[in-house]
Amino acid sequence: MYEQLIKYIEQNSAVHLNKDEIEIIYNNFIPKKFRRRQFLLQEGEVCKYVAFIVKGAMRQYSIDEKGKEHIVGLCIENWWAGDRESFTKETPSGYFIDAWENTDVLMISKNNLVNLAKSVPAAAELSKILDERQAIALLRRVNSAISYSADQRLAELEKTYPEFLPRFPQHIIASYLGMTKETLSRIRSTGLKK
Amino acid sequence: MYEQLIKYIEQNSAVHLNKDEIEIIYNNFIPKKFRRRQFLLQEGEVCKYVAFIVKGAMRQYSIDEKGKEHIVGLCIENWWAGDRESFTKETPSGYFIDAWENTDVLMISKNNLVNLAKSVPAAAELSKILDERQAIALLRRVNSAISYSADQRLAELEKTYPEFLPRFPQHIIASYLGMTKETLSRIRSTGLKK
DNA sequence: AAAGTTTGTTGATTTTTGTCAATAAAAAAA
DNA sequence: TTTTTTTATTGACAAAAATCAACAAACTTT
Repeated sequence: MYEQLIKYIEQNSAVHLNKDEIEIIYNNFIPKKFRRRQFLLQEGEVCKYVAFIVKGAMRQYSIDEKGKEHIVGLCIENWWAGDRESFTKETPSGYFIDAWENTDVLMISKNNLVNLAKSVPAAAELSKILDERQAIALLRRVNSAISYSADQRLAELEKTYPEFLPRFPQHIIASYLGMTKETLSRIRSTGLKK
Repeated sequence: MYEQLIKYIEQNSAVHLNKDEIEIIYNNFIPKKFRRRQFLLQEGEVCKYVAFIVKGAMRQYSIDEKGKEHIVGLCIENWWAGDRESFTKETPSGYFIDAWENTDVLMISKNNLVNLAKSVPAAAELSKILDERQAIALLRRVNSAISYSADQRLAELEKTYPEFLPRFPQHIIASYLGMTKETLSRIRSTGLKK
């Protein structure tokens, strides 16, 4: 499990880790298995951990007054799951995060992450890079959501994250794209317009 | 001009700046005035500077194949303008950024920002905090865009950034919310539904 | 002041998307 | 295996929002 995380950190921070640093990483991350539908986080809780997904798939969603789920994020291998806002501010989250497939993760608490960032420069670097990337990806998604029609949003997803499509059922993908499963189904059968 | 930036950095990083640090900040930021409609960035260019807005208002938008503008971001005093993706990766931007009002800014280049982060810890800290905040704000906006109806999105904006509403005309606000100016006008006159 | 531009509203109509319902195939559980 | 649950499709209809168009008020600019 850990080798995958080490490799991920080295590749994404472009820094080589020495033995001591690897040791520190081993000591700060907790391995955990989530069964399908098991929660990493529920609405109202403070997000205590961010989780590196070694294997599997998770989803982050809100539930509205009518009980409808709205998928705000999907993640699979080599992504991070967690509610950044709740984790950072230590405030109750507005989101649920659960395992869509049986999922193996390596989790780290806020305190441990702060310590890690102090003792392993690559980790601090990585944290910064991830924040940047997330901000970039989210701005693109906002642009897509406010500018494009349903079929254009699907086309964008197929281009940006094709790996999501076979991993999640259509009603999840539809929600992620901000449309109903029926609309997604119709778009797919019609074939994409320009 | 600079005092406002100094104050901003101290307040947002919760660190007091000494004279040397203040001196460094003076030396790394370039003051500039943008007249209404003048561009900070145009599509296809690499974003060379991020700009701290001392006074005024700017907007960031994309233009689609039909020539329609889609506002992805608005900013006023004590906000930062710039295309994070283009600035970070040094790739051509897909966005325009221009001044909506005559605007005074303090700009910093990527090299200078890297230097500044090295010599002024508060600046590095601030940069991290801003990335975090942006990621948080954008996730909320994605959630809003995919989950809520037009009137709910307006209600959310009125709650989150009420200062935007008197600063920009309705067609700009409408675009920011992902709806047409006509729809926004009707929502406003009807009064908000639950 | 006159002319032009920008902004905001309203109405009529069309398009897009959502809702509700029925159904069937596929997958998971018993 | 049979039964139940999940997933996907399709049709009829309703609702939301976009489009097109006309118009007027509020500005700039000349």
